Amino acid sequence: MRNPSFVGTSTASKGTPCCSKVGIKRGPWTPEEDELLANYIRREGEGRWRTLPKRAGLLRCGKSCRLRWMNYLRPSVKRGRIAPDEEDLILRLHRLLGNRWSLIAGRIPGRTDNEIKNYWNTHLSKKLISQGIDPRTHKPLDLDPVPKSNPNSSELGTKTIAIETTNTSQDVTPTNLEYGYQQCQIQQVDKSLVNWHNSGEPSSHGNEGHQMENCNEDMFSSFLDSLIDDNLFVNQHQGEQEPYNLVAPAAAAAESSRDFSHGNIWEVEFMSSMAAFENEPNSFNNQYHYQHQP
DNA sequence: AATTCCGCCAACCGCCCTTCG
DNA sequence: ACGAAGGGCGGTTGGCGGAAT
Repeated sequence: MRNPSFVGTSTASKGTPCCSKVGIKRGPWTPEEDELLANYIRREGEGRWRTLPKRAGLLRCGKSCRLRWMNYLRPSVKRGRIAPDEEDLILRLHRLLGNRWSLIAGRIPGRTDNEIKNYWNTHLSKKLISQGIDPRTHKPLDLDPVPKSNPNSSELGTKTIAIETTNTSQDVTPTNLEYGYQQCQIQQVDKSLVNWHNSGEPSSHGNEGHQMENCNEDMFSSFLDSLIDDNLFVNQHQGEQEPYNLVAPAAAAAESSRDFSHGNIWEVEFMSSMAAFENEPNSFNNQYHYQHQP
């Protein structure tokens, strides 16, 4: 919380315009301001944030108004303590998505990205550390030395999977290793939904963009649901060794529905033991069984 | 009772991406 | 094709309030 203040002169030479205007109020919102903002949005709807303050009679920048609405005033915002089941879900989602707070929040009704971010930083990360778990990788702290050059990759390499909407998963030419993944995954992940390529050559196949048109949030939700399957979580917390760990910022996995609708490629990055896969490809099947949900 | 410490969290900052003219 | 505006996101800040000394 900050003391109320006004921006008396143009501040940051490089600041965003709406925040550097002279006469803009900052700091905590008063009940009167809340009411002005809430009434205006109920009347006129969300959007056009930059011009909203003037129209609503507020001496705030548009960003501040949006933040206040999104994180506090919105009727759907749930107040109060994070319940144990919500905490559990946050842990799972963070393990999958990394610090993609908005994505995580999108899967937890009534909670905002800011709230989840705060809760993570003040509670969950410390909790994991106290349990000897690296809150960033979700792996044991002392058993998981992270290379400086690429903290998200194992020595054996990182596999990236691009999720696309395509009716023909086989239209990407796989390397030998990819072929192995593909054979597993095509059976695991909905056949019409996923294929992959090397992280080293993103979007290099030239046929992804238009295929995204068929993709929708439900598909992605189902996929994400499958990734937070109980088994993954339980295995991880029981300290069982997973040949293939789904890690942050795997995130990839994860992209917002907004992005999804615009034709980006999602990359699900699997921190994986390539050798383990080549020796025991079936274990991959078992680890990431995918069920397309209705 | 006074002071210091520290956790919490609302709010801000700066960057990035998308849209639009 | 390009630049500006709008909007969204993750990281960080800093004031409040309770706990500890």
